[in-house]
Amino acid sequence: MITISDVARHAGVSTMTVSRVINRSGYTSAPTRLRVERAVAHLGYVPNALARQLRSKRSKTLALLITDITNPFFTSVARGAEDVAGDHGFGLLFCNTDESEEKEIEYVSMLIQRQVDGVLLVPASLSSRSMGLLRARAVPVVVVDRRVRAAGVDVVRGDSEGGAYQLIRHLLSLGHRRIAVLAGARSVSTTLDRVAGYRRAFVEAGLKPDRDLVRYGGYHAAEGYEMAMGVLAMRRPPSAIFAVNNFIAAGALAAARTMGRRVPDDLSIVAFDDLPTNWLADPFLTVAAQPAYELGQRAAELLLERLEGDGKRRARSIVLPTEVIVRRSSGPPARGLAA
Amino acid sequence: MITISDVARHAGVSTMTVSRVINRSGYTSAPTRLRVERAVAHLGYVPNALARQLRSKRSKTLALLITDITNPFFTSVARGAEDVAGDHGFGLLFCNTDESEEKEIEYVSMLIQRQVDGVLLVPASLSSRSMGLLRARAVPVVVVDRRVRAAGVDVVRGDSEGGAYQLIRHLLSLGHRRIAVLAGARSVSTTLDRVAGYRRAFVEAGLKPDRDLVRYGGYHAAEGYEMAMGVLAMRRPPSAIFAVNNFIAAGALAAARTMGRRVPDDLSIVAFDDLPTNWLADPFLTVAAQPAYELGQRAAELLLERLEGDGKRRARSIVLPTEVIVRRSSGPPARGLAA
DNA sequence: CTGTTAGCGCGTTCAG
DNA sequence: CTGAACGCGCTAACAG
Repeated sequence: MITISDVARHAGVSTMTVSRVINRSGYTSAPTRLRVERAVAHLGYVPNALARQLRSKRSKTLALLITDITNPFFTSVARGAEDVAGDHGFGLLFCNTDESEEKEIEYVSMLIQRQVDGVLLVPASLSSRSMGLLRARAVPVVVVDRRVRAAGVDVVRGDSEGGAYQLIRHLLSLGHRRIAVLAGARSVSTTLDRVAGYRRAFVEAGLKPDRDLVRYGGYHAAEGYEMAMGVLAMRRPPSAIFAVNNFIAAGALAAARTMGRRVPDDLSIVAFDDLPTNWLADPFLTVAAQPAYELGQRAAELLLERLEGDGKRRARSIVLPTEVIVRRSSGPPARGLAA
Repeated sequence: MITISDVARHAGVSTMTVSRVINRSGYTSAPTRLRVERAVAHLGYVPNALARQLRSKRSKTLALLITDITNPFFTSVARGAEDVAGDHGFGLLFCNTDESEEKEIEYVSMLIQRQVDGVLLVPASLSSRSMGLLRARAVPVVVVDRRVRAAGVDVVRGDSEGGAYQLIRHLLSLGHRRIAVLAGARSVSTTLDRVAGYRRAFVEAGLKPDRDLVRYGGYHAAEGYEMAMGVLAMRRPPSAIFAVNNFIAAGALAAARTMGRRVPDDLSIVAFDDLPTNWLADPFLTVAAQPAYELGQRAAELLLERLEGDGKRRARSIVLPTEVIVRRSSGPPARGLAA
C-alpha cells in the first residue's frame, strides 16, 4: 500500500505538505503543489479514509435504516437520502431491518462502532430501544416515516392521519359505510395514525365504525391476504377495504379474486403508498401517495444541518402532505351493501 | 469517548488484555476476563471499529454495487448478499449506480479509499473500467448478474442465453413467427445474451429473425413503452414481444393497452425476471425467473472464500439455471398473424 | 496467562 | 509557506 509518506519522499517534501495539498487546507506554493500532485499521480496514491477518519474523528458517513428494502416506498426514500448525502460528500450506509427491533439494535450497535456521523432511522417500533443507544453516544438521529415515543427528536414523515382521513372521506362520499381497515403492527405509528384518520372520518360523519372491521397484521402481501380473507368471510362483509400500505393492498386484491369479488363492482379497495410507474402497466388503485423521495431528501438535509450547525437547535418535525389519487379500484358500493 | 485504555485502567490490566477479552483471542484467565467484562459494562465501552480496522488492515466490510435499487430483482440479490455477509460478521455497503459507469467509478474509488475487503459488482457495462481500479489495488471482486470482458474474474449470474432460448421456443411452439425483442443497452451482457438466446431459438427452428424486430433501449418501463410503441406501429407488427427485463415488460403492457392490443389475444408478452409476489395481485406474465436471492448468496459466499482462502484459486464462473413459468400473457397468435 | 513495545496512516500543533 | 513531533484507538509481535 502506498502511503502519504511515500508520496512525501517522492516529492521531496514532508507528509504535512502532502496532506495540505490533498485536502486543499492551508497554504502551499504552486511549484511544491505541482510536485506533490505529480508524485500522487505517478505512484497512484489513494488516501486511506480509515486513518483519516480515525484522526479527524469524523467518518463522513451517514446510515439509513429501513424496514423493508423490497418495498419501493423505502427504496425511493433511500434514493432521496443517497442523493443528498452524496452531494455533501457523505457516504450512506443502507441497513435493512426487516421490521425487526432486534436487527435494528444489532445494526445500530455496528454503526456506533463504525463511528457513523449520523443516522436516518425508520424505526421498527414506536418505542425504539435503539434511540437510547444512539443518544447515549450522542449520535445525531433523524427519524423517518414513523414517529417514536422519545421526545426531542427530529422527524420527517408523511401525513398518515390526513391521508387516511381523505381516503375514507372519499369512500364515505361514494356511499360506503362498512369499510374494513387492514393494518400493520400496533407498535408502528403509521398504522396507528392511519387507523386514527379512518376513525376521525367516521366520527365527523356522525358514524360509528365497527371495531371488528379493523384488523392488525403486518405489512406484507401474505398478511394482507389473510386479513382480507378474514373480513370478506364475515357475515356482513365490508363493501370497501382500506389497506394501510401498498403490499397489503396487493394481498387484498388477491383475496378479492379468490373470493370472487370484482373490484370495484363488488368491493372497493384503497391504499396508502403508490406503486412506482415502473410496476404498473395499468395504474389501478386509488391511493394516498407520499412523496417518498422527498422524504429521504428532507431527512438527510435535516441530519446534515444538525451535523454542520454545531447545534442544539430544538427538534423539528416535518410532516409532508399526502396526495389522494382516485383511480379505478374505488366506486360506489353494490346495491344492498351501502347501508 | 471511552477507549480501551480507560477500560484497562478501570480493570487494573493492560490494554492488550482488554483487547484479548473483547476479541476472544489468545488466553485469558477467568477472573481477569470477568474483571474486564465488568469494566466494559460499567463504562459502557464500545470498541472503535475504525482504529481496529486501521491496525488490522481489514475492514470486515464488503460492498455491493447494483445498477438499480428500485428493481426488485436487485433488491433480492442484495438481501441474499446481506444475509451471507452478516452471518460471517461482515458489513455490507450498498451502492446504487443507476446504470452509470461514471457513478460506478466514483463509488469504486470511494470504496477503495475506505478499504473495503471485497466488492460484489453488477457492472454497468461489459468493459467496466472500475474492474481495473479494483485490480490495481488487489481488491477481490465477484461480478454478479452480468459478464465483463476482463478475464480471470469470478462471476455469478443467471443463464440469460438459456432462459431467452426457452422463452422463444415457447412462443415458437405456440405458432408465433414475428417476435420482437425489447432489449436494454448493447453494452450490457444480459441484453446481449438474451438476444443471442432469441437468435439461437430461431436458427434451430430453421427460421430467420427479422433484424428490425430487435430494439435496444434501456431497462426502464418508459423505454420499454417507447420500444413497444415502435414495434407495434410497424407495418407488419409482431404477434409476440419478448421483454428483456421486468420493467420493460411493464412498459410493453402499457403500450399494448394504449394501442388497443389485448394480451394475450392480440399480442403475447413474455419477459425475463419475475415480479415478487408482494406486487402481484394476479401473476400474469410468462417469465424466465432467475433465482435472485441465491445469486446474491452465492456471490457473497464466493467472495468470502476468496478472502479467507488466501487464494489464487483460478476464477470460477457460476451460472444458475433460469426457470420458465408459463402464465396467461402468452398464447397462440391471432389468426393471420402466425405466418 | 499477561504486559511492553511499536507502529497502522493520517492530521493537528506549533515551531520555524 | 513548510516541517517535526505527537497521538487518534487499537492490535501484532514479542517477551516474560
